[in-house]
Amino acid sequence: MGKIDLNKSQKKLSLLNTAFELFTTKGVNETSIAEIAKAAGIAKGTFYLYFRDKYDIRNKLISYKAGSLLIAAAEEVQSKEDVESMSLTDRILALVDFIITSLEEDKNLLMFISKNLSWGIFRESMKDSLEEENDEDFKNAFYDLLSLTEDNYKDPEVMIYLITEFVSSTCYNSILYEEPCNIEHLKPYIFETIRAIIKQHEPNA
Amino acid sequence: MGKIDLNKSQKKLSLLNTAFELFTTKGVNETSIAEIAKAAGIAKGTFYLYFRDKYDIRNKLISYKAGSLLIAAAEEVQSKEDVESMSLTDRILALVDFIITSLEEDKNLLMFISKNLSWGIFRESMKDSLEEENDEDFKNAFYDLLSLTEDNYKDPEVMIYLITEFVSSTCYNSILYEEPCNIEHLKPYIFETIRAIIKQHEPNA
Amino acid sequence: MGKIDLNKSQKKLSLLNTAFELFTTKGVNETSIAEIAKAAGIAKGTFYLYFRDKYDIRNKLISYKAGSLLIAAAEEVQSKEDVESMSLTDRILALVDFIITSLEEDKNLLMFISKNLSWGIFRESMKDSLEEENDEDFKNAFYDLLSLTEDNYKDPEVMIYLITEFVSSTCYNSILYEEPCNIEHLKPYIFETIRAIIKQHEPNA
Amino acid sequence: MGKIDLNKSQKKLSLLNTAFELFTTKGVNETSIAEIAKAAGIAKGTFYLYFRDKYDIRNKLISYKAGSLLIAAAEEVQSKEDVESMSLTDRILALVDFIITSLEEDKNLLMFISKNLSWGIFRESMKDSLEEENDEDFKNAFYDLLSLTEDNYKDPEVMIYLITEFVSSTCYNSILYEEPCNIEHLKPYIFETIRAIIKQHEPNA
DNA sequence: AATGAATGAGTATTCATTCAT
DNA sequence: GATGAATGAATACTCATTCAT
Repeated sequence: MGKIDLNKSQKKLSLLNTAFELFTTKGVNETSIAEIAKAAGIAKGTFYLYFRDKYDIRNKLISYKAGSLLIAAAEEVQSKEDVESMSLTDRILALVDFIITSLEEDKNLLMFISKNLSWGIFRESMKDSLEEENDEDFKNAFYDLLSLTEDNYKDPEVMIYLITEFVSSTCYNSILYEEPCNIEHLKPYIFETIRAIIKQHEPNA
Repeated sequence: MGKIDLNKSQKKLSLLNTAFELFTTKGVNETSIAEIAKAAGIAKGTFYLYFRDKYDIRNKLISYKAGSLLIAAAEEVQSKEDVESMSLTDRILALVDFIITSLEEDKNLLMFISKNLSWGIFRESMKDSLEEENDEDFKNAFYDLLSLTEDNYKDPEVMIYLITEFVSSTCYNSILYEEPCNIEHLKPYIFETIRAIIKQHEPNA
Repeated sequence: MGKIDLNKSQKKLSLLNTAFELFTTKGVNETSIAEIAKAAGIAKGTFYLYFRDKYDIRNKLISYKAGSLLIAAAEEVQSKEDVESMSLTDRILALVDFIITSLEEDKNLLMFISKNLSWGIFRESMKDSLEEENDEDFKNAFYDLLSLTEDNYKDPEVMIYLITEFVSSTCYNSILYEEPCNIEHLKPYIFETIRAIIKQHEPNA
Repeated sequence: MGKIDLNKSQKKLSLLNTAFELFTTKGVNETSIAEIAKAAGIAKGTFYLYFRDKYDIRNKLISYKAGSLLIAAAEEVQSKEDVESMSLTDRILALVDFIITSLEEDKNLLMFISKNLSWGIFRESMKDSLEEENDEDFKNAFYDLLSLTEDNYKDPEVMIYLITEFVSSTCYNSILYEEPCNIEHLKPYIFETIRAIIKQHEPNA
């Protein structure tokens, strides 16, 4: 990667980081492209060299942030010494636990990806890949970790979908507003429900 | 209710219906107040006699539509002959079934309230009641039907929260885009998971 | 004055007082007729039964307030025991002193009539009299007190004009912002200058 | 100054001139930004690249016009052959005479800066300098001409304040409406009063 | 006389996008 | 690639005024 490419990447990253900062602080609707560009220290026109419009950068940001979180979670779980001996259920619960903890520690991130950590946004926003990463990369990292395909789970995609939607939608109010209860109180219910979901998909179910 | 009040109600209802039509057709961001007013056949300024701004009418609309759906579902279940003999689980499943079927038949409604059929929106948007209905009304209709309080369920509010979030978030992609599968395929998983959630809250669990 | 008339006067007075309050608090441009009416506790449409528009009430208010101040000042001076033995100069200085003191104590009033305590506003705003008072009333009260006409002063109207403009324009910044100095420091200069103006108009000058 | 800078100055000047024309013709309140932009031959949005709002351009205009007049007056007096031998009083009277004559010849200017040729507006509007000119420039030009500081006049700033306010407030009605008399008739009184003001501030007074 | 719902013209302001440099 | 001046469409919101009751 040459110097110019580096500069390009720097500008793009600067735009992404600045946009994330502004989107989480002021909201997407209330943030203008001029603001993003100014805060990123580049000219307004330059923005359009990297992104089509505000929604383009927003979508890239969501998949970038959500993907990063998933990959970090997967890596965390895979780095455990006893990962090989863990059951699929335990690996999923460890993954979810890591994600919930991460979102507790970064409420801006939670607010931003909140209910977007879902199937839909992956499908849409991943059409144009960010930094050569794409939908498949994420899916693969995820599936590989969980060895879903090997184990003949029934409707594994549906299972992942149900867990993803369940976790992301229930955590939002609990972490941000402690509604209807705080996340510590909610976690056992979430984990138990995940166990029940997985059980339905087990090969011998 | 005097003639003027009648006119007022008509205007307000006309605005709500027109706004719903436009919001679901074009999206909230892409709909201007001028458009709503024009389509409703009233002057632009008149809009502001009834709603503070676009987000005011949107929120009122969400709670109005979501509330109507819940109440309709509750009434439907309660009108069953054998409701008295149904277990709580069966009553909840009947309720969810009615809601899912309704959303299948009215995809605009689904798209609109989609992920907003949640705790947060009730709390916020119900502060100002619409047509004298308010938060408590909904909650009561709901709780009365389910007799939650009588049966010593553990954390009944958390249980409702988990079910609500789970159903609304998983139905969205399935009904609208058949992703990751169509709703008929998904329903058994949804019902089974709801059973598992309820089981965690049963008095003797 | 019958009951109905009394109500009329009350409404008008209420509007005037409310408008003064709002004009001095928020500024004339920033005050709407709806606000005035609401704060005065009457219906919007009723405003138009008493005043043509916002500028009508503003002008009536200026002349009403300025006139009241002048009359109060004249009465104060005339109530002095030794008024008969005071020279014209002394009477004018006493009058000015009373006015300056009043404006110091009511900065809202000063801000409102500020630079409007002038020839022009009397001419314009007095065309329609307020409560049957009119231009002539003020002028007469003023001239009678000062016995200007009797004493063969040269260009007495010009003299009053010069003093009026001089006092009102110089007091504004001094009282409100202590710029370029506070009013106590300025007063001797003002009085001395008034003496000089009067001297130019003395019969034997 | 590059080509773009030149264009910028031209646009700004064009806006200032157009705004002055409209403000004096129709009044500030009755002039919209759209009108100013259209009349200046630029797009509406471009206005906001140069001025914050209508009151920004109005204030810049007042100080610009008032400052220009003062500087022109100062230069005129200083260009007199015998300026060195003129007393301070004579120099001030020459200055005032030039200003009065200028305002007689440009009644729009008089109407616009009218009672604004005062301490307050200088303080406020000069905070942001126009074309690199600033408060100090004006004050210096003025004070240098009058050599006020050298001559140990008492409260020189107060003296300037009194004269400024006196002249600007008394000229307004006289020049525009010949009220209470025309300016030729008024001038001797104005000059004599200025003499009296100066005398109070003389070192040996 | 009094009301206040309804009007719709009017205006400020924003902002995505373009393009000459 | 990078810039940022210029654009002008788009839109929210206000408010004086009217008029049926």
